[in-house]
Amino acid sequence: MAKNNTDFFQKVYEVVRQIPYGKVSTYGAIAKAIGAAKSARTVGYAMNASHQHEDVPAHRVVNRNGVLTGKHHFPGTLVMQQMLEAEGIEVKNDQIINFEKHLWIPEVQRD
DNA sequence: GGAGTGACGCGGC
DNA sequence: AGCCGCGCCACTC
Repeated sequence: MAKNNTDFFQKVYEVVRQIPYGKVSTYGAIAKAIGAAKSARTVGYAMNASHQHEDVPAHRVVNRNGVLTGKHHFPGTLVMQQMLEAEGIEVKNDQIINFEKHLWIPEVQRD
């Protein structure tokens, strides 16, 4: 069945890695993409370990409200925001402007 | 091995 | 339309 928790993390990284430049995604969208719509919370948890991965743009992942909820976990408080702005995404008060316009929904990952 | 926690989401009030 | 509370899943103590 290959339903090991390790695979879950791997899937999360795969999806996040597919986020194109200048785009952002949500935990819920990623969770759904990997077939675990109810595990949005766990997706965020996986992002913690994503720090040991360099191909995982965790800064492009925000909550469904378009708020940089995970910015506190970055080495700098404004690092996440700066990275998004560098990609052409406007961020105001830890929230992405025109979030829907920058929102990118990943395709469902199937085994 | 039970209980708590967390980078979330949604329904109810 | 904003605030509160519950659910869900993986992980740690």
